[in-house]
Amino acid sequence: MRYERKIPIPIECGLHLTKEVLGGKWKMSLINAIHAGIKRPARIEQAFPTLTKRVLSRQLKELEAHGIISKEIFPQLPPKVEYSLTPLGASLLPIIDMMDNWGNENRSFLEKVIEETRLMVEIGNHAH
Amino acid sequence: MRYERKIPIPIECGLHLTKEVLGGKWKMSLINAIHAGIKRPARIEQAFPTLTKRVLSRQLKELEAHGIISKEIFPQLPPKVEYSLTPLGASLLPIIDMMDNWGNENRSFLEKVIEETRLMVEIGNHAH
DNA sequence: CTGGATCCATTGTGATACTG
DNA sequence: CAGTATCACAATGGATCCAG
Repeated sequence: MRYERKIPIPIECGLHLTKEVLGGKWKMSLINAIHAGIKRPARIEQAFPTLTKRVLSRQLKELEAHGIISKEIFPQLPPKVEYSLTPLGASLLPIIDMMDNWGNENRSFLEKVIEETRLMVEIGNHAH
Repeated sequence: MRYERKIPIPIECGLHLTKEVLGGKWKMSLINAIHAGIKRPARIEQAFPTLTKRVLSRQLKELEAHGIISKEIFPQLPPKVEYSLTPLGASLLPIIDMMDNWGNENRSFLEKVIEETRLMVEIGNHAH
């Protein structure tokens, strides 16, 4: 990711610690997928067609380094790898579920306002 | 923020809708602060010394556009503004609480692995 | 099949000066 | 006091090629 971070994370707050772990674009989806039994990189790629290999690799690597998932390497040719949730990773599932539910419960409203926000912000600036 | 987004959000999933709303660096902290009664921009600035005015303005504006907070303008000089949570915004509080708690419960471990991850990722690349 | 290397595009944030 | 304009840059993601 980076050799040395220039902008520090405000870790005084638990929120920012959790955000550092779950913040990547696909990390929560990856945790869900692994929990659902989609444990091998090739299968995860199939499950998320717009997720590229590079990003997948990096986010898995970070999740592993953060102690959220563990990696089992089968010494075969071709290589085989399986990821699993650690207990710490599993303890995130309730949070992820709540977020997924909240988004789904408010889907129609959110899709509308998110779309409107695109058109709003920084356009007013052009009409100065 | 931007005129037109080039990289689409995968909104098929509720997770990404929620992430779009809560994803900004300070948004969850802002929701907490407003809920705790810190409702005016100047006071929020005091509460978060490393949060700059520009970012504060933008994230408040987006939260408002997303229907999470509402803005009351008192026609005075100097101007006075107060933000409040909408019911939709208040419905996010349990999620934010869970994330805050999870981070605090695992603080010592997380601080360690987050720090280690900095040093690990992309350094192995230099030693190729 | 897994995953690193390289290069580039996009998005998000920090700093400052300024206006009403 | 609240908020925008402008600039610069950090952080993250995407595309492609390559190696074991």
